[in-house]
Amino acid sequence: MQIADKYTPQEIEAKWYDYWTEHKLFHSEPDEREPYTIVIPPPNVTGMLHMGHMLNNTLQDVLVRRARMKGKNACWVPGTDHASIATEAKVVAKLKAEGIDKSTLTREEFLRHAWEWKEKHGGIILKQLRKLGASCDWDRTCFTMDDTRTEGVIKVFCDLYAKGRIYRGVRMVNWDPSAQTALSDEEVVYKESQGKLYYLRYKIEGTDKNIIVATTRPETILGDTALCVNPNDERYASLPADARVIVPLVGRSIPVIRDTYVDIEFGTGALKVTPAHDVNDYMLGEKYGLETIDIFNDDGTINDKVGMYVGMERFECRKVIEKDLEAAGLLEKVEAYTNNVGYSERTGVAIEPKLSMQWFLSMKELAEPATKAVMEDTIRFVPEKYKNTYRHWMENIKDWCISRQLWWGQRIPAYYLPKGGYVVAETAEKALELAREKDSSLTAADLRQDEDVLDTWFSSWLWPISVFDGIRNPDNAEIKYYYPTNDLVTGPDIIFFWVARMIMAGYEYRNAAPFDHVYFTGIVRDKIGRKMSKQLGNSPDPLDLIARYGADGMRAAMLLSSSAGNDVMFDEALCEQGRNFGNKIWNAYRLVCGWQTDSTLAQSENNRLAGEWFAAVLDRTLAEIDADFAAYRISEAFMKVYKLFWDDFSGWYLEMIKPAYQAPTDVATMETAKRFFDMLLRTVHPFMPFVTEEIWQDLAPRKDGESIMTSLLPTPKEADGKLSARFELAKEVISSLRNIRKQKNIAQKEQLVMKVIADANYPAEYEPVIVKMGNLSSVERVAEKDAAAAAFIVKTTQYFVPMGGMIDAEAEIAALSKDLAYYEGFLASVMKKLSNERFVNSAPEKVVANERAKQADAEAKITALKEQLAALKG
RNA sequence: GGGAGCUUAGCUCAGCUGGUUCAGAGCGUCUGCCUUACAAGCAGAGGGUCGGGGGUUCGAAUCCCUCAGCUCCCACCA
Repeated sequence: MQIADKYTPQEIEAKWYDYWTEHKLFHSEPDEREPYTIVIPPPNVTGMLHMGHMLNNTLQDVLVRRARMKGKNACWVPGTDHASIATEAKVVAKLKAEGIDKSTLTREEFLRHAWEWKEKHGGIILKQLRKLGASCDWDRTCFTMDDTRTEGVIKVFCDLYAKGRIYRGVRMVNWDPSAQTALSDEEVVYKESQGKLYYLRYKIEGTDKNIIVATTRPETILGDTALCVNPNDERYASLPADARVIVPLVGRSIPVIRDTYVDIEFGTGALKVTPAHDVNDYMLGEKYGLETIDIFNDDGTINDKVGMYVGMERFECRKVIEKDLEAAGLLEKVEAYTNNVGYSERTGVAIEPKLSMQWFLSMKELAEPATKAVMEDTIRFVPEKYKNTYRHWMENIKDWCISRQLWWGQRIPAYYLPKGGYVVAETAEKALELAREKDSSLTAADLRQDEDVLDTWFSSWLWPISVFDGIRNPDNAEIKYYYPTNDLVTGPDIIFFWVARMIMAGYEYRNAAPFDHVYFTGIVRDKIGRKMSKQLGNSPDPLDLIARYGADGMRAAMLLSSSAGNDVMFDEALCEQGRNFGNKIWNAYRLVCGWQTDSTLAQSENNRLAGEWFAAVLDRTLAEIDADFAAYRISEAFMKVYKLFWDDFSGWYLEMIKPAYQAPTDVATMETAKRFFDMLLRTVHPFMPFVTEEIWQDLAPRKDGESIMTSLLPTPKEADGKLSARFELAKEVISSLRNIRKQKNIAQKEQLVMKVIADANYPAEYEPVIVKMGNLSSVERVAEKDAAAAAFIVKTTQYFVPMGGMIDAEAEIAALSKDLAYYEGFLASVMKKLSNERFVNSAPEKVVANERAKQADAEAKITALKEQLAALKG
């Protein structure tokens, strides 16, 4: 291969992705190896890729590729989520744009449109994921509403119903008037809103007096069925026990009830009670047997129950009622008021508390083993702080409203009998059998299936099981092999929606945790910390970034600043940095593969030392990277890889062994360099799969189908720490020489002479390296200081570079004096510690020994500095 | 209202059970270099009283208390 000057990711990435998929390298089948499994958090089937997906999937791919290269049978299952509300809303909007109103369609017609839309738009997101390099087993792609998953969901519903965990009942639920469905508590987001507090006059029946009531929702007076005051409120003590008031405008007479629920401090201490439209009022209604008047249609307009404002939209009605109250003299005053209003997570409209018949799943028993699993670290959360959040929610868990008044989703398998009552069964046939046990005259046509579908999360909570068909066939070989999965990578925003419920389902249906670890990512924000949003226009298109910087660059950007649980402050500069790293690897390879070898050449001592040193650095760093992964410090692991390649390998090792221009190198050095290169590429591969594959394929002859992604990661040996420490001294000498060149304006080309008073801290064994890297003509061992030389000290060793007359004695003296002052101060602080009896007695021996070593070093250094100063002063 | 977390260099963050010169990294900044792998680069430099105050300790960025600021989660008093 003729390798190009510049690294252009665009030219290589598609090629290798095709190569991997053509050779089925992502595909996994159960075998005798240890499995490593991740199930993808399924994105919405009609969604588009955003930066959050980039972060999430980069991390998953790093984990999967690394596990694969550790010799495990890695399986990353991809798929999509049918996202009932979001998708149905999109389809409704699309139909509307075409002039079709959903209400004119039958369920079957609508679903045909929806499936058409799904076929057209579904899966785009998975195609986009390929651009990122995601090594998903595409043969296993699942959809939460495909046949297998749907059968599983229905089976689970019937099972939980049979166990008495699922029940049906009228409850106050969160109603989304836009999607016209009930929502679970988790699907409601509360936001502070600027509203008004209206003070209304309720005339006390049979008197001229009024009770003033403060409310934020004056339109709900239509549904008022009582007025409530606190029995301890003296302002209302004189009211007769059977007092009644007249609802303003409506004219209805309602009782005044007394309950300590009412806060005396708030407003006027009087509360209007609307049991159909407020959770707390509902409870009061239950307690006092109040009438419930539901005043809204499902779409949030006023219904005809009261015969006023019929058909008017709820917020419009509020404005009109305000005016009418004012005109009728029933409005005492209006104040500005800030309160929390619940909005639908999906459609963004204000939630209407509404009384309706829904299906619920009782959660308490399910929660018990799931809570224990996390609290006892059977499932480990990374970072741990989410354990608290989790526990709190689990301990206060409420029943889950699982029915949705939608069509796009799994239809609830409950069948109603003509004369009341219902049966629950997996199929219509079975339902009929059950129904006939009650009434043998029934036929299939008599049964009417429940119109509602199940909450989307009722299918996703089974995901780690259902993707392996473990619900329908709980004893199949795949579920037994792949389950429990290993890692789950997801955002903390769906800890209740999804993570907690998967854990519950795991224990209920496999009697085991669905995964060992949950790695929580943060939110991707822009560089000034704002959430990415369409309105702000601060959300870059990930595909555009990939096109410009390459998938490897994009992945690096995600990895550079993303420790677990922390938000990512995304800056395009990070992509650039990632791409530059790719370019660095590319050019390092260009350098090495441009060298000629001469088989008659013996390996120089310099090159041998360089190899010995780098091998030690490599071993040490690989061990550190392993430790980082064990603790899920993925960002740090990547940073170590980055520095290993850029600084240690390219900056030091390659510079050390680089032959003179157009001169050949020896065979042993070349082989060592290539061996290091191979190891480095494999280490980098999980992070940056494309550029590493491209180079690895060129590094040595490869068979068709062979790939770096199925090679094994290098395993670190015990690193030689002493060797590294000695080499650090040599590096410092080299840095000091460079510094002298810089200060004295001496070009790198110009050779220097170095003199050294060689003591024990002189890294004599690395002299060949110092000579080469410092571009020295010679090193002279001397006993005397050279006053006419630029001098420096490393540890305790004194070095001199003769400069002729170019020495600025004043400046040198000033610099040395500054150093001397620092070390004298340092020594003083060490001595203070050592002369403190309590320190010497109570500190561990190791620490004391260390202080003594510091003392010796500082003293030696001070001596050396004083000698140099004396020499300069002549 | 309840709970959790955060505050370290200009920016983004490490700093694991208090003790190696522990005050770090990357990026950015500044200076000098188009040195035949890479200017998407090389070499060098500057930059922080670890949010404020108090305490424990021989010793505190690290443990405790307190104040301030920020973030998130839960609850939902109309």
